[in-house]
Amino acid sequence: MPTKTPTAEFRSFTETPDLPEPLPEPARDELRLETVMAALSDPLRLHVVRKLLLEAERIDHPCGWFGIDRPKSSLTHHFRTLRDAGLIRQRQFGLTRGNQLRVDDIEARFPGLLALVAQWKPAP
Amino acid sequence: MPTKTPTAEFRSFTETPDLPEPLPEPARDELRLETVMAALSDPLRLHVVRKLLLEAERIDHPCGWFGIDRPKSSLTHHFRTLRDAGLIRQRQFGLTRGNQLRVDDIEARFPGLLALVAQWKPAP
DNA sequence: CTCCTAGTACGACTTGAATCGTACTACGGG
DNA sequence: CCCGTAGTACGATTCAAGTCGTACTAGGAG
Repeated sequence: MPTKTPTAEFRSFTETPDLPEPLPEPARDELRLETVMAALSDPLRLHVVRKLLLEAERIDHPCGWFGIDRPKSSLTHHFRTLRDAGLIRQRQFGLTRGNQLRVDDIEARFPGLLALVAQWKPAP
Repeated sequence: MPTKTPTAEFRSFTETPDLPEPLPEPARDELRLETVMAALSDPLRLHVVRKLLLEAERIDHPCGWFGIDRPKSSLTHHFRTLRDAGLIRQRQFGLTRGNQLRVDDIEARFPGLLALVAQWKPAP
C-alpha cells in the first residue's frame, strides 16, 4: 500500500504527520565546506536560503513562494544545486515540492554560516 | 625619488617600516559575500587561506611558502582571485610578493567566517 | 655584467555553470 | 475524462573558471 500523501500545500514539518520521504540528499556528515560555499556564491541562491531562513516559519514552501522571475527550468537547476550541496531538503507534496532549510545540519557542521547569510543584502 | 623597498623576505607587518603599498584590492566595505564564497569554493584556495590563518604568525609569506605543487602560472591565478575577493593583501617586497590574510577586514564584515575555514579539512 | 630566481602575461584548451525554450509528466479539481 | 498546474527532462548556447606551457620581467648575488 503506497504512502498516503498529505494534501496540505503549506504543512508545517514540525507536526510530523505521514510525511513523504525527502528527495536524495547528502547526509549531515557528508556536507563539504567548498560545496556549500559554491552553492552560496550565487545571488539567486543566496536569496532563496536567506528567505527560507528569515521567513519560512518552519513551513515547507514551494518554488513559487520565493517570487523569483525566472523560467521554471532555471529554478529547477538552482534548487537542485542547493539540495545537492545539502542546504535544503525537498519533499514531494502531491504536485508541489516543499522546500525547507536544513538549519540544524548546517548549524552543526558550519556554525555561524547562516548568520552570514541572514545579514546579506543583494548588490545594488 | 622612488620608495626604498625593504630587503627582508619575511618581514613582520606589525613592525610597519617603510612598507610598499599593497597591490590594488577592494576596500573593506566593498567586500561581497557572494564573491568571498566563490573564492572559498576551491580547495586550493581554502588551503591557502587556512594556512595563512593558522600558521602565518602575522608575517607576510611568498607563494612558495604554501607548498603547493602546481605550475607558477596557476598559483598566480589563484592568489589573484583571493586578492580580488578581498581575502588577502599582497605587497611587493623586492622580488618576492608577500601574502597576508586580511583578518580584521574579513572578521568585521563576515564574523565567524574564518572560524569555518579554520575547522576545514581537505577531502580524502 | 651576468646569472638566478620569484613571479607575471598571454594564450590555448577543457570543463562546468548559468540560462532558457520546448516538450513532457503527474496530481487533483470539476 | 479532461484540463490546469507545478515542476522535471533534455538539449543548445553562452560564458567564466581552472589548468598549464612558454615567454618574459625585474631584483639581488656574485
